[in-house]
Formats: sequence, structure tokens, C-alpha cells
Amino acid sequence: MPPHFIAHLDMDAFYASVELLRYPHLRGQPAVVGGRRRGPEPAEGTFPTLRHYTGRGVITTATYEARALGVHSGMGLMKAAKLAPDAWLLPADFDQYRRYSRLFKEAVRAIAPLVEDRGIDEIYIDLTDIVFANGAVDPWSRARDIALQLQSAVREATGLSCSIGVTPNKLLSKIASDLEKPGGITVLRAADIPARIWPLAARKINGIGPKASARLDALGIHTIGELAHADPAFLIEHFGRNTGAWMHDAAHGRDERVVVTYSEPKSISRETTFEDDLHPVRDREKLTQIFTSLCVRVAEDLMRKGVVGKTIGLKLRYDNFKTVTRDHTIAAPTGDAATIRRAAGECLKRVPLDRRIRLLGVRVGALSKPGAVAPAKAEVRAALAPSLF
DNA sequence: TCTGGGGTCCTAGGACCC
DNA sequence: TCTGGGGTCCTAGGACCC
Repeated sequence: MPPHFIAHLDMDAFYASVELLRYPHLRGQPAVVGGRRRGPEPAEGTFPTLRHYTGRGVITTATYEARALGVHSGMGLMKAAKLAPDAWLLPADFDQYRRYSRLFKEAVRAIAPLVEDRGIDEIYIDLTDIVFANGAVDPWSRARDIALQLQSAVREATGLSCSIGVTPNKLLSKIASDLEKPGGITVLRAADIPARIWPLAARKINGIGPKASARLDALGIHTIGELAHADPAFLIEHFGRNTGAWMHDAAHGRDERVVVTYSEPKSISRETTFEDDLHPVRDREKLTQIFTSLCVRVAEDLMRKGVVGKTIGLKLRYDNFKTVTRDHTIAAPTGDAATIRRAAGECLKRVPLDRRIRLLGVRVGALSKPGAVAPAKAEVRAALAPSLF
């Protein structure tokens, strides 16, 4: 079987870099994107620093200068403020990020059409066909040239930099794109695995997260190389048939997943964390209003995507961070806010309401395209369900 | 001073049907 | 009355990713 050439392209500090296009005078300084507006609007063109932040936001992206101070995405802003009190705090502008996301993906597709979306700031690209298009003498150096070409095209279209990994599969490319960030191109062949991949922490494998990584550590397995040399039977014993076998394969750089250029959405959801925990009884009215507005927003999203769904889900997070979910499947798929609200209300009845709540979410799953069967008129005209809190 | 929001996939148990 | 295996759907929780 001829080798495949799969690229993983990852935008460098994407949100923060988009902000720096707008505010170039902040370039070279520590800055983070994240949080929610609280308190008075700052004057036009100025930003607060982390020092004065109060609230529950987290960092979505940090510039490399901010990362050097120890802050990273996912970190609470209050914690980040301790490490980098003078970092600029930039409010997120998702419309703008989506716009740049479209731009960079279009630029890539113009050169290499087989693109798999992995969220707003990264993609996989199957380069195999174009690597061999003109009977490349040295396909690996041809692959590097194409990666360079992609980088230039992205920069030209957006003004932004990206990092690219090119290897025989998605698993390795994902790891490779991270090796020479920012602005790097890393080309790896199977023979490079022992030298370049095995020294890395097992956590670098996409799919091994904090939990699995901690369990591996406890078993004395820290690096990908150690994972590769572990007895598969031992891994299966500790992680189960599927995960154990997968871990062993992954550590050896084996991955057969193909680049998928299109997929249907499986679920659509909206959730919100309150600025202050809400009491199910005392804040009943406020909760009811938020609950309904989440349903309305999910319905709008469904409409925009042209889908309907029949499994309505409720998500609730208590003040102690414990999270519960409830599902309710209705007879016919719907996109109607009132119907969603009613089904979510059924879910709410099955959830304990004995402590304060920090998050409320509504999800619609089991999605389909609205078929020839019209939704029941009774469902359409029904009023929003009465308050349940 | 804890920990966002939008997703996917997996597991496991129970209901129900054949 | 008991036993059984397979398939599908539904539900709840959790790990993980961007």
C-alpha cells in the first residue's frame, strides 16, 4: 500500500492572533482572550488588565508572551491574574474568529481540497493525491513544499500564522504540528517515530486526557515510548479491550482513520454559567427566564442549520460543580422553542433541586432533516410551558 | 479565587421485541 | 413457567477535544 500524506494544520494562538490584527500595538505583550464583560465598558480602544478581573471566566487563548508567564487556555481568569496581573484582557469576538476561520480554510481548500474540519482553528488535510500528482521524485520533500505553500496561502488570506505537521496519518500529524509551534512545519516518516514521538509524554496523544494520563503515570508509564513497550495485555487489563489495544497502536503511530470532508451535526446545545449561583426557589423567576431563553436560542440554531431533533436534554450544574443531565425523547422531531421548552421541563421534574445552581443547559439531539411530515399544529401553537422552578 | 461553551464518542443498564 | 440470545432504542454519566 502506498504511503499516505496527511497534514494537520493548527492556527497559532488563533483568537489572540486575530485580536492582534485589530490591535497591532499590543503585539509583543502578554494578552489573553476570555471572560465576559462585567462592569463598565472601558474607553474605546483600551482594555482592562487581568489585575482587576472578577468573575468566572476562563482563558480561551493566551498570546505566547502570556504563556511564558504560565497562563494557558482553560485556566480561570482569577488564577491567571495572579500569574500575569498586567496581561491585557481582550473580550472574545466569535463572529470575527468564524470569519477568519472561513478565510483560512478557503485558502487551504484552493490548494488541497480534501479538508476535514476539526473546529474553528484546525484542520486535517489529505495531501496524498497532490503529492503524487506530477510523479514526485521525492514525495516527502514534495509534501514539505506543499506545507510551505499552505502556510503562505493562509498568511496571505488572513495575515495569520499556522503550524503544520505532515506524516502518514492523522494521529501522528496532530502530534507533529505541535512540535515546532509557532510557525513550524514538521514532517515525520514512520522511521522517525522512536526519535521524535517516543520521548513525548503519553498525554500528547490525542485521546489520552488528564484521567488516562494520571492512571498511566500510576502504572509507571509516562512517555509514549514507555506506552509502546508496555505489554498490550497489561494495557487491556487496566483500560479494557478497546482502549488498551488502541493505546498500544497509537503509541506505535498506527492510525487508519481517513480524512472525512463532511459530517452531519449530531446535537445542538446552549448553556450558560451564571455570574452568581442561583437558588432554585429564591431565584425561580430568573431561572425560568434563562431556561426559556436557552430553549429559544437552541430553536434558532436548529432553524439556522435546517435540522430538527427528537431527544431534548437538560444539563444542570450545582454549586459544588456536580453535573447532572436528563433526556426526554418526544414522538416527533421538532425545532419549535415551545416544544423544546416543554420537553426540557419534563426533564427538570426528574432532577433534584435541593441546592444552588451554577449552570443551566439545553440540548437537542437525535437530529434529522425536517421531512415531508409537517409538525403537529398543536405543538406549534402551544404556549411556553409554565414556570417549573 | 476554582473550573466557559460547544461538541463527539463510549459504556452500561434496562425496556422491549423477535 | 423458565430459559436464551440478538437487536434496537433510550437514558445517564464521563472522558475528551477545541
